Amino acid sequence: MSLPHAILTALLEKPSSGLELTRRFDRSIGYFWSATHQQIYRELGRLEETGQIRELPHEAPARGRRKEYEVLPAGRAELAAWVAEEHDPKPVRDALLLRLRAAAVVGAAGLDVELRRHLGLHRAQLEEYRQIEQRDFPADRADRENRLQHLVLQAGISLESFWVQWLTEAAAVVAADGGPEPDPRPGA
Amino acid sequence: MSLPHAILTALLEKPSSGLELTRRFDRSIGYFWSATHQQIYRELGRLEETGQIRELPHEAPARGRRKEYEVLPAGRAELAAWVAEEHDPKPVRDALLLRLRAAAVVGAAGLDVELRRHLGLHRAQLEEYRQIEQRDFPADRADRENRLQHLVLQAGISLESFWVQWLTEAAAVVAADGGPEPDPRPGA
DNA sequence: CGGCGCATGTAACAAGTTACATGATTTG
DNA sequence: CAAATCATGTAACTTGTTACATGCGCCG
Repeated sequence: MSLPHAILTALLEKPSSGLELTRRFDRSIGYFWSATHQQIYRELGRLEETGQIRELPHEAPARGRRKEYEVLPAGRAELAAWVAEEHDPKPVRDALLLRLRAAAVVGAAGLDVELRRHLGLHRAQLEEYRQIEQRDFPADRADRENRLQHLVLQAGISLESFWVQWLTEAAAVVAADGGPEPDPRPGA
Repeated sequence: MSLPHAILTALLEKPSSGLELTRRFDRSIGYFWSATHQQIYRELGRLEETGQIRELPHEAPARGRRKEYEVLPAGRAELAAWVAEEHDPKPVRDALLLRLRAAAVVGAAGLDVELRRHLGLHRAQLEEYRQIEQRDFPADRADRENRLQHLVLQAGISLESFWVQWLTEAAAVVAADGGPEPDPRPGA
């Protein structure tokens, strides 16, 4: 269960309101741990209840309805402990791979379009990551926080590169024989 | 929602009982779509209710409590339709990447052990995939079903290779400075 | 015939998703 | 002040997880 820890990390990087967190979970943190605003508000409630975060008194107190949160020592301790815990990697669960396996049985009709569409999406994501890399990790100011964050970004880049490469290959294979599939029950 | 389609695919490859399916979801299909026996029985019930599969009359009818299922035409049609549908790839959600990002804030104490442990797990998985490849895709008997299944396995191999490579790099970086982390609240 | 393992399930819960609700603030 | 939008939140549902329950057959 990682959502609370994702939120703690985000709040340590910068104290935020629920909506600001939601926005950051659409980029940045969200690139490897996505969450909707409903999840975030629910979890903020729990984290406050259990004394891991607290609401900040407002800097501009007059106009008041945004609630900014900051991490308390208990929250930081919990996060540090979680970083060192044993957690087995979750088994891969990818619908596209499943669809390819299904296509081996019922035919790949229509799948080539999807493969090319996914190829486009992954190309775009890869391009975005590369721009972030150029912007945020330019030469080698390699302080330790920076090096770790760069590692994470590099994982994203490698993963997207893999998909681009694999989808290119897969699209070629499916195009070669995808159209006329052998349906053993043609009338069904 | 892909579990029913995973089950339909498995049953088309070979009619099976709930327990047999469970076993196949621990290898084979399970390499990219895992499921527990509770999920499987629940879903088998639904698929039977909606007329996509049916129970087979037993071949060895005397000793009778295993229920074997086969796919009906409606199920095959549903699966073929699903293969061609548009489904956006699910955003990456990886706890280890999140932990690295957290480590950038609270320190990487203890994380090096985890990185090396994961490295071992991924090395083992990669080795297993390579053996399957040698066993099931030897020279080039490239009928169409075979080529698609090989593509899926190659995806698995590439993904595990990526992790092995990335974890090696990550372990090196974390080992270089992981020990003495800068905790801004040392007493917490 | 008593215990072990097989096979199928139920129940309770946790996490994630989708749709909707409410109040406050700005803007025309 | 009406409408749009911002910000927070509820409710209902689906999917996935964990723990337990039941009946059967085999084996010592």
